[in-house]
Amino acid sequence: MLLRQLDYFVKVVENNSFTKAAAQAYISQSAISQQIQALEKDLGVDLMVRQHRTFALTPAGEYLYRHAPQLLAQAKELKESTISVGHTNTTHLTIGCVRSYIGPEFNQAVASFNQQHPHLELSITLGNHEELFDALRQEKVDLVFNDQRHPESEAYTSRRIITTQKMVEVSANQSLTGPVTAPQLAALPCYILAASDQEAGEIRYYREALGITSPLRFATSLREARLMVAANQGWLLTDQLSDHPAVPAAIKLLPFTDPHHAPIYQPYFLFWKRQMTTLINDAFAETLQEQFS
Amino acid sequence: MLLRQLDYFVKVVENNSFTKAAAQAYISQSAISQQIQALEKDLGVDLMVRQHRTFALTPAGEYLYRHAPQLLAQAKELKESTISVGHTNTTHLTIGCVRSYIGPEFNQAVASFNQQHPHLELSITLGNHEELFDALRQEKVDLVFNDQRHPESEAYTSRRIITTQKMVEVSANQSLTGPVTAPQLAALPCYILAASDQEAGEIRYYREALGITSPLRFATSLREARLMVAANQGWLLTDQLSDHPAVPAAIKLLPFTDPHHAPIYQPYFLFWKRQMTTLINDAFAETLQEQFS
DNA sequence: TAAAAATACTCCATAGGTATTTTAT
DNA sequence: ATAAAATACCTATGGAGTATTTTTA
Repeated sequence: MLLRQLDYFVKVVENNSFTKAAAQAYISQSAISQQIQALEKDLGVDLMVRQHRTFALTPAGEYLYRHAPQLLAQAKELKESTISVGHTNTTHLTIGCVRSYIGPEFNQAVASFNQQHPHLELSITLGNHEELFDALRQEKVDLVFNDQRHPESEAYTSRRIITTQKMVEVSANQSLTGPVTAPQLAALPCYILAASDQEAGEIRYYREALGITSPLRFATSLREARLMVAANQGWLLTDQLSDHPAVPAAIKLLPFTDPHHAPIYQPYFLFWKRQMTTLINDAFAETLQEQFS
Repeated sequence: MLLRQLDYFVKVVENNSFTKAAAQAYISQSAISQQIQALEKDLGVDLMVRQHRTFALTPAGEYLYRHAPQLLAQAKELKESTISVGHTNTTHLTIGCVRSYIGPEFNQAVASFNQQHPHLELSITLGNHEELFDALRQEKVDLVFNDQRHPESEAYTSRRIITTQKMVEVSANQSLTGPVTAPQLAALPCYILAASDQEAGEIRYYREALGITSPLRFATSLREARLMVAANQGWLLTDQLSDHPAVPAAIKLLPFTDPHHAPIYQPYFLFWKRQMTTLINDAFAETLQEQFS
C-alpha cells in the first residue's frame, strides 16, 4: 500500500471520476486506473464496483475513503515538520517577552507561529528587561521580545519589531495637560513595575537613561501601580502600545518628552544570541512583525 | 516520501546498523543504504551524519524517528481494517443479548472482539427472548445471543454456544430437596422476568413448552423476583450459568426436571438472519464460544 | 455517438541485487 | 585484517504514457 495510491483513490472518489482525478494528480487517466487496481490487488479487496461509465464504493471503499485522508494529512505533516526541523535544527523554542509589553500582538504571533510550525514546542517566559537578558545570556531562552535600552551588542542579533512613544500616566487631578518632561514630575514619586531583585537595574535606567529625578517606588502589578496613580500618590511611565489596557477615568495618559519637548521613542526588538542564529529566529521575527503591521 | 522508506529508516535507527536493518527487511544492505539516501534527498534534509562505520541522527532524524512509527502503525491499521471491512462488508455490528443471561462471558467476548476488529463499531442491545427475535426480524440487530425455545428455522442461521440446565430457585423454607418437577410446584406462583408487553409470549412458553401449571406472575428485575422467592411467595425458573449472581441464603437452587426426573437442558445460540450471513458473524460466534470453553 | 473507464502495449524510472571500494576500527 | 557503509553497475519490476477498445448513458 502506497501513500500515492491512497492519494489517487481519494481524488477519484472526491471527483467521482477517474479522468478528473487524473488531471488533478497530473497523470494520465490510464495511470490512475491502473493504480487503483493495484491498490485493490494489494489489499485483496474491491474498493469500488465499476459500472462501466460510473462506479460505486464498496463498504471497504467507503471505509478507506473515510480514513485515508487523515493518514495522508499526517504523512504530509510529518514530512513538512521533518524538513522544518532539518532546516532549523530546532524542535522547541523558548521565547521571552518583556512584562511591560501587554498588547495582543505577541499572543497572536505565538498562535500564528504555532500554526505555521505545528511540530515546534513553544515555551514562553515573562520577565522584565534585565531578567530577560540574563536568561538569554544563560541560554535559558532562545529569543527575547524586549525594549531596547542599550546600544546594540556584538554578541546579539536583533530585529526591530515596533517603536513606541514613552507616555506617562498621572492622576486626572493633576493640572498637567500637554506633553510632560521629567522635571515637571520631579516632586511626585515614580512607580516602576519590577520584582524587588531587579530594582537596582531599573533605578539606574530611570536615573541615567531617562533622567528622572522623582523618588522611585516599586510596584509588582499594573493594577497596584495604577491605584497609587489614581490616588495622585505617584506617576507611571509606560509605552504607547496599540492595545494597552484601558486607562481608568481617574488617570490621564500624556506623552513624555525630553527637556526640549521632543518625544522619546522606545524601540522594541526581538533579540537572540548571534551564535545561536537559526532560520526559526527569523521566521518568528517575521511573524511577530506581521502582527504589528 | 514512501511508507517503505520510513519503515527502512526506523529499522536502521532501531538496529543502529544498515546491515542488520537490511536483514530485518529482507533486502540487501545496498538497497537500504540507497533508500535512506533517497529519503533524505526527497526531504532535502540530512537525517543522519555518517561516520563511515557508524552514524548519529541529526535533529531532523531524531524528529522523524520519534514520529514515523506512529504513521506506520496507522497505515498498517488502515490497511488491515479496510481488508477486514472488505471481507465482511460490515463497519458496524449490533448484537442483542438475552437479559436472562447474566454471566461475564458475553462482556468478555465483546471486549475481545473489539480488540480483534478495532474498526468495528459495536452496539449492544438487551432484551428478552421475544424482543430479540423481533429485533432480528426487523433487522434492528445483526446477531442475537439467545436461549433456544423453538426448533430451528429456515430463515435463521444459528450456532450453539453453550447448553445449560434449567434450575429453580425456591425459598429455603420449602421442604424440597432433590430435583424438582413442574407438578411439585403447581401450588406456588411462578415468577417470570419480562416486560409487560412480552407477557403473552412468555406465558405460552411456560405453559406449553415447559408444562408449568403454577399461577404465573411477572417481575421486572431479578432482585424483585428473588424478594418474592425469599418470602416463599413464589418460585423462579433460571439457567445454571457459570457465573450466575450468587443465590441469597434464603433461597435454594435445585435442578428442574421433567416428570420422569430427566434434567431439562436449555441451549443458548447465536442467531442471525440466514441472508445476512457475513464472515463477521462467524468471527463473533467463534469469539463468544471461546469465552465459554 | 460521445464520454468514461479498461486494456494492450511500450518506455523508462527506480527499487533492489551483486560486486567492489573505502575507511575507521 | 575486518566490519560496515557507500558506490558502481546491472536487472527487473512496475509506474506512467499513448493508443485503442469497450460499454452504456
